[in-house]
Amino acid sequence: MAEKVTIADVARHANVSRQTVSNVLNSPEVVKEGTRQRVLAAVETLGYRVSAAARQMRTGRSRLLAVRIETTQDGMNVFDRFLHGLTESAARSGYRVLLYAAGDDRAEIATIDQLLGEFEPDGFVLTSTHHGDPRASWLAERDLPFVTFGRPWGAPAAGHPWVDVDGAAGTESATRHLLGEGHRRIGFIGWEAGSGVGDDRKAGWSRTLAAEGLDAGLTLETDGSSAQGQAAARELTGRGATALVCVSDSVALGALQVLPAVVGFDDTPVAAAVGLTSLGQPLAEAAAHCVDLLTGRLSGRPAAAHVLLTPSLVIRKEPRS
Amino acid sequence: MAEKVTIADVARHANVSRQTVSNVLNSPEVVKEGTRQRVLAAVETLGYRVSAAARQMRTGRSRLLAVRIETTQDGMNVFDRFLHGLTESAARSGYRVLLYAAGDDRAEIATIDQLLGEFEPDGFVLTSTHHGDPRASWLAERDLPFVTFGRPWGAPAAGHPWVDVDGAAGTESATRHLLGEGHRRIGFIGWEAGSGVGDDRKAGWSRTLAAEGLDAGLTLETDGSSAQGQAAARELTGRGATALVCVSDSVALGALQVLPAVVGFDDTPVAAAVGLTSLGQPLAEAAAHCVDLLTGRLSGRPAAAHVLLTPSLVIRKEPRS
DNA sequence: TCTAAGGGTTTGATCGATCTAAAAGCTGTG
DNA sequence: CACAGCTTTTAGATCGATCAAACCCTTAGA
Repeated sequence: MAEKVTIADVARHANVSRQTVSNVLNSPEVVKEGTRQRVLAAVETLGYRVSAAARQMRTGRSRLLAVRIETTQDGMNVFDRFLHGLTESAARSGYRVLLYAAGDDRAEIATIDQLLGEFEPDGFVLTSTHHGDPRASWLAERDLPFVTFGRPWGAPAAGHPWVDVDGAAGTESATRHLLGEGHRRIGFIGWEAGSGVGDDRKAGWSRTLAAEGLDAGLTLETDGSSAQGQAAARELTGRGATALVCVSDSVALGALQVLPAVVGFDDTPVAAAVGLTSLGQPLAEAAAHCVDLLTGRLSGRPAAAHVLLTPSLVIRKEPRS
Repeated sequence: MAEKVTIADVARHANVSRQTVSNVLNSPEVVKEGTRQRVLAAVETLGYRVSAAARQMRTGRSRLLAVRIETTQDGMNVFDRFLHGLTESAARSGYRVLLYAAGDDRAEIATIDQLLGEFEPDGFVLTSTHHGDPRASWLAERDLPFVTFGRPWGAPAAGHPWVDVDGAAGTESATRHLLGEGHRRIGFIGWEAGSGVGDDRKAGWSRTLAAEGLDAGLTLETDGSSAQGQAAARELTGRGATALVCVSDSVALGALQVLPAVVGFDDTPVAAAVGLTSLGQPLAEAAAHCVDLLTGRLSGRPAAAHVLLTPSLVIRKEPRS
């Protein structure tokens, strides 16, 4: 194990004081070019890296962003792609991602509280926002820096930064795609009403049909499983539907057993595997925006902004013979 | 934002010295019962939590485990479930999980090196081990604590702790299941030879057929995609196969378009969705063992142990009409 | 009675970086 | 040649915990 190199070692090696080394790294503009070079060279040859712990001690900043790792639900989740993007973007901005697990909102708040005392993350990223979400208000009350990936459903006036994907725009483009292929009786298989995300996705479908003067009554709610998706697809085709827009790939996969003109949501690996047309969320981009908003807030730039990204329709032919 | 509570605050409140508070938390046995209670009460009322940074400064231990977040490949990855288990198990042992991203082995080593200088993680968890893996040897040379999730393929004598799932045992049980259903011509769709994991899974199938005196020639290699899985299934059924064991759910999904008697590997959400029988890896358990081995090493307990877990066959009826 | 041996608790130093404040180096001007 | 007015560099103090060693007190043995 390499003996650790401290700022004092670098200072000695470059014949300057500790503080000058610190300045070279943190406020290069106050240091004379010559010394700067000399110090940088010393940093290089010694392989010096600032100790995050020591820095945190003094500055109170940990360069850590905390995120809860989602439990994979029944569905085919896309969270890992978001997390990957978050980790990469954070690294580019000099931050690292700290994970935590929590069963429900209360447990999550307790964990956040604990983390604040121990590791003091500089910011939090909340995912899966929902109606009456207590986490955002808890953080907001304490004036802690955070972003949500997901709109503040039911609290549109919430002043915190957020990033989300425009589900309605997605299903609108899916619906238009099916219209373009000549379909006129297009159904929608959703989740139970009440979830912000689900309602939003449904809205895009219905407003598009309404705009064309078509029937927006061919819709059913499910629990999100493929089985119920398949059942719903049977029912809806029975009622005349020739194409279906689905709230998720999971549901779409079930529907695909019934008819070919189906569009899913999330563009999961499954969609690619079975040749399902689906709406892809720009997750890496969303993650990058989360990091931007958060680090912006952290470096004192203006607050409260939000970003709404548009999913893109990935059109596939069903490969099934 | 709550003003932070330090150990000195607790000491003052309980009328003892800082060190006594520290002892109550770290070596309770040296403190008299009465004082212990008093200090704990003070800790409670003040809501004190040790500052990880300050502790790390002094002890050199960060209580952080670092893990690379995998890039979701073409396949339907299961990494997020492992990661979730890891986060939970780590928390139970008082550790947190720090994520990092890296494109290839060299980049990963560079990142680990950097992390060591900055955040000083106490241990590392390497995933996706493969032949000639330079990461394990790099860490081993420096005598840094780590575990791998995956055997040291090609270096069976490697002295580091590892956890893995017995792929061969899995495909063996899958093959026996198909034998039990009366199949005699059972094929195997794999990956290209050379990957430890793929070869292992194939071995379980072939040794089982060999033990029964049956033909183990019905096998093809693919790139792991559903499309190639489907093509391979066509070819193999053409050569007389009536059932197929597959190296992954992705491949199995393709095969499922050709014939019903298919077993996949990983028990991904897709398998559940389409009613595919599949081998489930005990990921939460694997993660827990990783944490155990690592924290064991960290607290000075004996080194080098390993754990081989058995996957379980999840039998499903194909729901397709 | 005096000393030794511990149990229980406290004091001072320390980890490595950054903050603050002030010293030292320049430059140009009167 | 001194000095104001900069620029550049430096010397302590500090963040919050733990280590090492000292200290106090009580009890036991000589």
